Amino acid sequence: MDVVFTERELDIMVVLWQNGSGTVAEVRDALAEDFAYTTVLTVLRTLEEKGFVAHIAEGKAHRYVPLVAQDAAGRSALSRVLDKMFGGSPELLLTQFMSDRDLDAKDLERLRSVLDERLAAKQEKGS
Amino acid sequence: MDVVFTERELDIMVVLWQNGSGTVAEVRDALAEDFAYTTVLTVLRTLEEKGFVAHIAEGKAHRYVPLVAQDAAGRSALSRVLDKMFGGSPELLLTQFMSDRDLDAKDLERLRSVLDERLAAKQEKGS
DNA sequence: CACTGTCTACTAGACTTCTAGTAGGACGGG
DNA sequence: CCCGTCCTACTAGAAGTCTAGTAGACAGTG
Repeated sequence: MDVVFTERELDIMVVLWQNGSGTVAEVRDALAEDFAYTTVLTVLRTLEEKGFVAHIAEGKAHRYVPLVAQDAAGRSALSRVLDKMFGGSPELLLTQFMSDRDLDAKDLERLRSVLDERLAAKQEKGS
Repeated sequence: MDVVFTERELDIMVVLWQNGSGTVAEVRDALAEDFAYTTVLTVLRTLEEKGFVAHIAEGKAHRYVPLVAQDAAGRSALSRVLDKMFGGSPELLLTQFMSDRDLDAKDLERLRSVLDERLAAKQEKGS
């Protein structure tokens, strides 16, 4: 499944993922930029139309909940970046990733332990 | 600098990055989907307008060259994915990254050596 | 009951993206 | 010198995105 959001849709999904759910007013408050109430509502409704969120009535308001998990969306986005920007090479991506943000030693070690764990699991299973 | 492409623009940038440059006809041939000549031309012209490519005359045709490097675009895209999809957590991204594509042991080891190198360089410099 | 505030539904306009048609310039072959 | 071919420039229309106004429902308060 391909999960693609427009810029604004993504802003709003981020809020929903962070808070688990949200009414229009809640989402609006959480957004960095200031939009009209109706703007936020419209974007939420297109997201619903696309099947990325659903709403349940809550008093007179609607509470919107994400139907696409953040990690699923992340997977999809990461895949696309890998293919298009890094020619499908994981090493290239990782190299870039590390040199980009100037991760400190602690971060790097944490990353390595994640990697080691993965590697151990892999070898246990016996390729 | 924020480098953002639309879907179609990105398709075309990928071709330019892969081949170094391209005329409209070359790009058109390299694209996976089939578009009218004029469609490809139009997208290239918007890319030029946005400052992402430039063209030089070549006979009667124009040769388009990318002004934005693939790794710069990758950096930008990766940054955005990290922030929005993984809440800015590199570990989360890496974990996802590895569990997603089912990288084999060899890939993992290569990734780890990249990481080790980075870590060594880091420690030498002394934090 | 009337007023006020909050909320959704409907509507709309500006802008962008995507696709492509048509016109016209340049060039090589006859 | 004319014709076909290849190419760009100009134009355009459909669809999608982004923003927001207006109307109307509803609920609480005096």
